[in-house]
Amino acid sequence: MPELPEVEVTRRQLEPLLVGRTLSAVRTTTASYFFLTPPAMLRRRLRGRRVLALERVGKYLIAQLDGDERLLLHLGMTGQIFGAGATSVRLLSSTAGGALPPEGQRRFRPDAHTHLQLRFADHGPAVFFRDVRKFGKVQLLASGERSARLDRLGPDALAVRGVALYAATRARRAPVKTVLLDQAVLAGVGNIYADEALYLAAISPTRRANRLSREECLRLARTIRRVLRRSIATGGSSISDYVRPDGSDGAYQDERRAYGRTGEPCPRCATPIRRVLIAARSTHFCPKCQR
DNA sequence: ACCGCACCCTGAGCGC
DNA sequence: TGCGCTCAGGGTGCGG
Repeated sequence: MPELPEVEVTRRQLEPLLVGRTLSAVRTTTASYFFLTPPAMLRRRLRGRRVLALERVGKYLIAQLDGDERLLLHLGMTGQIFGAGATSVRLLSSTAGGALPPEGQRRFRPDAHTHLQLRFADHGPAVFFRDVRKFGKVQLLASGERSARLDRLGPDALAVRGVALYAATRARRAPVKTVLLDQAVLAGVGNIYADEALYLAAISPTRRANRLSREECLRLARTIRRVLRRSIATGGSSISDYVRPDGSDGAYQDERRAYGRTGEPCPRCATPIRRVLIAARSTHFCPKCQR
């Protein structure tokens, strides 16, 4: 997915499309793994609700509704949230043979992967949530209802402090990459930005977390904040499915140093970037200048 | 408490 | 063309 930068870019673009508007008809697909709240209940309880604010915590979006309810959204791996009128080939299921519909017929039409359609009382643009793999999540929290998923999250990665990272890693013998992916340690870093931050901080992803020095943790925390901020500024990474709510691609994929660059020369020392598996996730790094 | 792994689901790309 | 395999920005739940 969508990691913190993509979720934050989504939040910023979605905010004016949601906040202040009142939901009318809500359509869903049928019950699945995707719906933490049963779809029939979602349809019933969302109708007439007004959106007061749109927030982000880690990789979660939280729409504050009137009546003190909250709608949790998570994009999973292939989630896309966008407004009616967005056009992008990423929003179309490729047909057998991969032929694209002709220009002019590429306007999005809700398909079998469009699990949530939000329509509004003002009859303005609808908002869609599409997710091919259904690893995304939707949940409606009643007034005062706690969410174990949110309660588990560590500090937001945009604000992570080096001293906190140092403290959190002391008892962790797992590779530092594994610990960066742990949302209880810091919320928002995923596979791309873990690799990118470790590359930029020149720390090997295979290092045992508890072997990092205090100075390395400070450097790593700074680098994490910097790479996330930079990605947000460029609109996030559009690598396979991610699109912004207006349908446009982000641009951070063009600035990647390590992720997905197996075999290409390291930008610092020209050694070929290596790919290994850590925590069953593909991990890209320079074996020479990351120590 | 921590660690690694299987699993949730669908589609694309590859070699044969 | 078709089949079988591997891979993919995530997270949970399990047993060791």
